[in-house]
Amino acid sequence: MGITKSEIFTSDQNEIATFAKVFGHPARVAILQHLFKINACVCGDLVSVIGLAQPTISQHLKELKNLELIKGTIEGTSVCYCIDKDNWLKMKSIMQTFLDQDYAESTTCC
Amino acid sequence: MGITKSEIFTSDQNEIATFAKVFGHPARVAILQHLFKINACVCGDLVSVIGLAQPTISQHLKELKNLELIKGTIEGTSVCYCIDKDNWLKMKSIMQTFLDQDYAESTTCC
DNA sequence: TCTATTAATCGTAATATTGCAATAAACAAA
DNA sequence: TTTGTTTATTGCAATATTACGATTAATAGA
Repeated sequence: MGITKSEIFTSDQNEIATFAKVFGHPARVAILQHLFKINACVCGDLVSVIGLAQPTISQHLKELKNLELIKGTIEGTSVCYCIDKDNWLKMKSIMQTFLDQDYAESTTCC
Repeated sequence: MGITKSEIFTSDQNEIATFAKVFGHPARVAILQHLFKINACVCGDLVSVIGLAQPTISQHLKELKNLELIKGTIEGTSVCYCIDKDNWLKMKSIMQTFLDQDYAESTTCC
């Protein structure tokens, strides 16, 4: 049905999935990598750097903004985007706990 | 169009997105958490633990198997699933490099 | 062999995602 | 005001994902 039954999962599981999902597209990975690399705020040049049409980039930026991983500041006619470092750290902590599950127990089976 | 233009991204970016995508559904997060928790191999009880129908669980398991994050061993009429720890570590290393980008540079802008 | 059990596959419906052309909105500068 | 620049939004087509009933395949045990 294309619809995820999120109500049967814990908020922890849904939160991990929500963050993971936004990283589940190479354009959003590329946007984040570029923002980290440039560091100084970046505006419309993301369109030329990434290589997708302007509305498509705008849509990906919106998804990253919805999770508050980036923030945009209006500067005249353009918008300056950068990583929201506080929220990045919060997200990182959640994802790292998930990735580090293998530390919790160490018995091997098959 | 629903089709990702993966050819315009680096293999690194595509790999990160591929792993992230498989974590982008709470059922697969829950399956992995359960496999880590039980540690001893788990078979069909995933269906009752997770709360989705058997074909749905089977489909999610298939996606996790495709990325070799889990492996299944046939035991009589049932299948014993567990984490593929070697590949989990490889995946973790890739994802952690992505998450730790914030360590690379530290200037703040907006 | 027949039956029960377990898991995979098929088929299908509902919904979500991706991408872009066209357009709108917001603003700076002439 | 008009023009140009930049970004967001709308609308739509193509494809992907999620979920499950029905079925199949494989095997264990009677």
